[in-house]
Amino acid sequence: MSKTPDRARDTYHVGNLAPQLMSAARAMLEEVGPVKLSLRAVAERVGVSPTAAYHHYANRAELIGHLAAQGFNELAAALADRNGHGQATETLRQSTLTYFRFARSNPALYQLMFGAEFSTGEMIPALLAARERAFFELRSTMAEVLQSPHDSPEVRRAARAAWSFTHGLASLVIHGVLQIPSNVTEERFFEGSLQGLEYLFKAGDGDGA
Amino acid sequence: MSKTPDRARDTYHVGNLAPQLMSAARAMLEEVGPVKLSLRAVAERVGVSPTAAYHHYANRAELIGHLAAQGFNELAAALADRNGHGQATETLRQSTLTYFRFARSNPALYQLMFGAEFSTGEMIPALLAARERAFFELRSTMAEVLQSPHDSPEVRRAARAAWSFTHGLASLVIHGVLQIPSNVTEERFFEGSLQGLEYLFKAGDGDGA
DNA sequence: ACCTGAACACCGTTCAAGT
DNA sequence: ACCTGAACACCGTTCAAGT
Repeated sequence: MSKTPDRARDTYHVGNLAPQLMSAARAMLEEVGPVKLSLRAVAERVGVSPTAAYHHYANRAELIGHLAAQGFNELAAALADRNGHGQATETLRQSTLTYFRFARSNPALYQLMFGAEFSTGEMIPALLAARERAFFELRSTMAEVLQSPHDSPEVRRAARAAWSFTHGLASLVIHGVLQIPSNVTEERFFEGSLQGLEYLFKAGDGDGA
Repeated sequence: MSKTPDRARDTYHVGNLAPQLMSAARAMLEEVGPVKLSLRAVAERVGVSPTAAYHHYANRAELIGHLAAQGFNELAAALADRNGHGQATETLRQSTLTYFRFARSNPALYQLMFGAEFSTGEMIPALLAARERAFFELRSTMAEVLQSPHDSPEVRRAARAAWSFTHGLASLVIHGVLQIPSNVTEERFFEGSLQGLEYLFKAGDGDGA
């Protein structure tokens, strides 16, 4: 009876504050966007003073850094659980589509993951590691598609290319530069964009280059 | 003698404050980045009170909105002055490389142009118009490459695809996700990435799809 | 060990003035 | 018409406390 308070009331400290701050931040992120997400507001949401957050995260950058790391870990997990058997084209299409869908499902998180909030070189190790994990999955997929070693130049370039294309498309859609017409599904839009690449390559074949 | 002061001294107002604020903002943008660029600091740089800026721009969003518009106009101009004669592959390569170089030459401006600072739908008309101009040039290039009408679905998809790929690559490099090795030129890096796409398409051809 | 309150520097923005 | 000064609300961050 004395250990667990029978009803919620103002407690001096909450206990596992760090994860609570994270989930509050995660929720607010999609509400207010990556730029306006403030440490003070996150603390207030949890019902704690702003300074309390500083006992768990060094500063705002570290807090949102962990948020972004969470995003990359989820992305890596999504890319990892592909079913490896299938034709090369199918594997490629499925993986990039998974990526595209992840970005569209978490637009603010995705913007944070690749946003300008993190000045180059000012990223926490957890974020860098998570990003590497996501990139590793992408390269594994490309190795599978090309049937080449994970470290070969071909696979490296293919991963770079696939990532650029998919990230670019996702960014432009999230940012509102490109709009998916209401009568077109996410999947068809994505495939139309892939076809655009084909057109360009065919045009290149035809001119004698 | 009375019209033009013989030496610079504290004048009550400066005259053409708007363009001065813009160029100060442009300079500071690449110094502090798109997130930390503040209206107050810009005003101070010009030597004017923060409130003075509000007589020329409605708020910070409008100020940086014009900055981003400037960026899109410069990008459009860079894409426009291509020499139209040449093989399709060459035209495509040159245009996308021009795009890539523009982004790399103005990293903070580029991040601002596509950044999360502008919540969807909160963009000034000048910015939307400038962005359309840039996109128009890209589509013109694709129409030339594909030898198809500017409004055809093929050209639309190709422009979307080319833009996604180039924007994605530029973003990842600027953000530091991808690093160009010091012994590799910008151009070779770009071409290596293009080759990555080819590998993937060839793999697709080979599997009987 | 974990949290609070007061304080500082900075920011965007507004409003009543000044020239 | 164009600019300033004081003020407000918000922010990140620090420091001296409290339990």
